[in-house]
Parts: sequence; structure tokens; C-alpha cells
Amino acid sequence: MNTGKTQQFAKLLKALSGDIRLNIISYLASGEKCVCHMYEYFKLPQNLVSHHLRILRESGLIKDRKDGKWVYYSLNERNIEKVTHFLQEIVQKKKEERVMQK
Amino acid sequence: MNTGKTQQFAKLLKALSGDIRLNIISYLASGEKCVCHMYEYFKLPQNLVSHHLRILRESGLIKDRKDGKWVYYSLNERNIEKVTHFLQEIVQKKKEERVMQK
DNA sequence: ATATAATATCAATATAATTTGATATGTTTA
DNA sequence: TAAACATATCAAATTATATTGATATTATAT
Repeated sequence: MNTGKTQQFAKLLKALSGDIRLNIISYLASGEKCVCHMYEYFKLPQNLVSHHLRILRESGLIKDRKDGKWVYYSLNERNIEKVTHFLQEIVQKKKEERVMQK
Repeated sequence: MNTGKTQQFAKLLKALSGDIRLNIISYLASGEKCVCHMYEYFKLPQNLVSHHLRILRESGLIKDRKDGKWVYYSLNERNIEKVTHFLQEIVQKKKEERVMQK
């Protein structure tokens, strides 16, 4: 049943859809942050945050940058925008459909 | 750690993020469909499709309409748009942040 | 070289989501 | 009213994801 495209977006949406991960994404909207800032901010264990960062990174939603012993993460807007465009296209198509039927 | 708002969107994104459910959403972009059309189209068991439709319905992403023994489902664009706006705001904030720093 | 700090990884467990099979509910048709 | 149909629900089994605790890796500072 899979259109590969849909499957690909399902993966991105899944990566976005965890409570912790979505909070991380929101937090990163205010700019690049290192891991230590994030787990202090969210009051969550370091390894748990690292785990979720890995999922976000592997899905392409965030980027990492190493600097000494710190790792900084930031949003990869391009891929977040891909998700919004995908959803917008669906809504747009639905709206056109409705006009056709009148 | 939860901003209630983020938690709410995490739920919507989770509902969207299944492979089957995202395919259903895409399919419904071409207009209202009854359950029987959907499970034939996707070649999936009826109860499985009903199950996923329920998740989409309960999350507010689709609407149902009964007509005799058929149940028709259609997109609830409003709530899909809420998701896209939420993500767009994040990207937007990030972009503004970048401008500030220059 | 050693100690400390930041992050990542691994294995084990806990929790949640998906899928399947069986059955129930409500609607139409004969 | 009985049979057939469309859909929904439930319980059980399977599979996936999240969390925790322990440890590894890499970098810096002493």
C-alpha cells in the first residue's frame, strides 16, 4: 500500500510526535543549544535526552555540531518545512476538491 | 516539563505519524470516502482500517458521517492546518532568531 | 598520566502501539 | 423476520518505543 513518499513523511512525523522530542524542537527554535543545557532545562536524565536527540538527528530534523567536549544541536528547518508543505498540499488538494464539486 | 500546548500537538502528530494513517489522510484529500472504499483501496482488513480511523477521528483530524449502513470519512482541514501552523511558527521563530544574531 | 566533565551507547525493563481473529451492532434487502 | 452487509469493538498476540542504570568514549584541565 505504500507510496514511498508517504512512508518517508510518516517517519518524520513519528520523530516529531514524541512529547519530549517536540519540546526539544520547540526549545531549539530559540537557537542552537548544547546537550547539557537541554537536560537541565527539561530536568530529564542526560542519556534520555541524548537518545531522543539521536532520533531527531537520524531523521534529519536537527543538526549537531561538536565543539570540544560539547555537542550543540540546532534545527534543520529545511526538513521541518518539508513536513509542513506535505501537510499543506493535502489540505490544499482537499480545498480544490470541494470547489470542483460545487 | 510539559507545556500543555506542545503535548497537544504531540498527540496530533502521533495520530498523523502512522504509515497507514498518513496514507488514509492523503487518500481523503481527494474527498469523502466510505470505510469499504478505503480497505479495498489499501487491501487491508476492515477492522484494522476501522481501528486507525478511530484514532484519526478521536484526534480530530477527520470527521465521520453516517448514511444508512455506510460511514463516510473526510478530512477536518482545520485541525490539520493547526499542525502546520504550529510547525511553521517554530521554523519562523528560528529564522527570526538567526536574523537577530547578525 | 590522571581526574573530571560532556556526551553517547548498550542491555534490560517497562510501557505503548499495531495487528489479528472473533464477535457485536445497526441497517438494508429478500 | 431472517439473511446479508457495513462497520465497530474486544481480547490476545506481536511488535515497537520509551525509560532506566551501567558503562564507554572523547575532550579538557590539573
